[in-house]
Amino acid sequence: MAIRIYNTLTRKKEPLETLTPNVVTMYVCGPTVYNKAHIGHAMSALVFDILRRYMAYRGYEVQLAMNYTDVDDKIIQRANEMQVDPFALAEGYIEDYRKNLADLNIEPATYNPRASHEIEQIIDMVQTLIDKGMAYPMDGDVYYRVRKKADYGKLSGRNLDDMRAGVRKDADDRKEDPLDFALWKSAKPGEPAWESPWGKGRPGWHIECSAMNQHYFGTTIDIHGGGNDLIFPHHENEIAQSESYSGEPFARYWVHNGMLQLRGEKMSKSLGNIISIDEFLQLHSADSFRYLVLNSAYRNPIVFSPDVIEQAEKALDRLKSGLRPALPGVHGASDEVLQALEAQRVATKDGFITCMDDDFNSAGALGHLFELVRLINHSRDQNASEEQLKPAQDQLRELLQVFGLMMAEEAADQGGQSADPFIQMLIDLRLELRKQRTGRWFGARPAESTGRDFGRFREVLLALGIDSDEKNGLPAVMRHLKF
RNA sequence: GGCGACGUGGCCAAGUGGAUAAGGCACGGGUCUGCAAAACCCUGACCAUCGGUUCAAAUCCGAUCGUCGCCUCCA
Repeated sequence: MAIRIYNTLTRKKEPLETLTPNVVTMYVCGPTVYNKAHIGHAMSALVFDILRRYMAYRGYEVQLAMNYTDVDDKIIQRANEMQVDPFALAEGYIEDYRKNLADLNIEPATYNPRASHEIEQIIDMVQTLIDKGMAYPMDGDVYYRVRKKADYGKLSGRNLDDMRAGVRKDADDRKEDPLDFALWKSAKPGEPAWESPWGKGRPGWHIECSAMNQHYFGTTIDIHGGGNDLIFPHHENEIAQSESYSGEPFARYWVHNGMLQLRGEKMSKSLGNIISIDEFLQLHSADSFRYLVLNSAYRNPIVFSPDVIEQAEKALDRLKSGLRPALPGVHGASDEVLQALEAQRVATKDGFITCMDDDFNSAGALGHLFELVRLINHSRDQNASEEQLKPAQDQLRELLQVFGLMMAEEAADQGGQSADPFIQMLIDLRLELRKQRTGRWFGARPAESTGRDFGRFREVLLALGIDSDEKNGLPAVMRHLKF
């Protein structure tokens, strides 16, 4: 039995066959660091974290590269607006993102390349593409010659003639074809720039990923991932560049996650419907977001709303209930009960693997986990002892860990009655304030509407002398609270 | 306009040709005998609409309606 993965390139599920047995090389497009990351970024990062953890569970050594685009028009623009150095700006957001990923329990990538560290490789690739006639310099810029690649469009299912009609009117007429894209951009005075055979400049967006792949993994990688909004033009262009450069296939499997939506729309700056990861984590647990991702197919969109998060939190409580200890003073369950529990343990593990092997069907796999939870709880109810519960609970914990849910590591709730009275009071207060919250807390003006009740809660904390400095995250006491 | 995805019980969501359509949340009933919570047990859908293929369709094909994404920076 092998893992089957949906490959955007072939539009089919295919068995995972890696270049090197038991090793997966995977590259995932990371963020352009010109702003705080939002929960759409989190969804993508979570999807690939789940894939990665599962492949590791199935015995693969996963080598993951996730890049930071730290040289980019938007970064330069933002830095100019803020009167700061663009590299310092990027550095700050990289640090923020690292922390976001850690808070979300996402395992660090094996490599975190940055565009600005790959200039040598980039220049080499661009020059090679020029030498091969696949690219041409033009006034300090270098463009890729789209018409020269016979199969350009194979990933996104487009052909060049169909796209012509859609090209913007203000397209740069210096280009041979309006669809030719920049590999290298000449720099204006004051912009970050590197010396190159074509003058001072900086890399285009697409080339950096090709260069980083080449640098870390060589000509061909197993899996290339990213959001499905990157299919065109970004990934299409990566394929064009890399394959023209090496003459070899670039990535064997293209994996794309669906978009996170707010009110049924994709989150985007222009719509003003952004929730940052920080904002989310102020109100909710990392596990709740992970559950949201697990509970739907990674290729489909997720519509984010207070409802679904609330449901996720409840569902997590239920999963957690399976890890509770045996009832006090029990004498043990009947053989019948124990046999059923063991049968479910095995069925759940098998079902989990069957689902996940089928293109990472985490929602289906979750269903099997809940079935195990029910049997564990049932057995506990039937007087199963701690020892009798243990194999099933260990199994549950193992699979929760594969999913990356932090609850698996947290100590089992000791019968649900151990909370410090002071903490309990805070929990009650917090819940009360949340109930009073009215209307939608997300929306066009997140900065003003988000976490108003949380703000009031913080006032109380401050009055009690508890520091909840938002920059440094929540103080330890807050971690006990359910948000 | 071009390319693509999706539409399953009140909500979220698996299942993509065949035996009773997973699971979670919410609701209702019960174990419960002060109340409440937890846990346990029980309870609900013929799968957007129409037509077709087939011995057999939520699952394949076509049309219609609806939602969303990409085609410009985007996870």
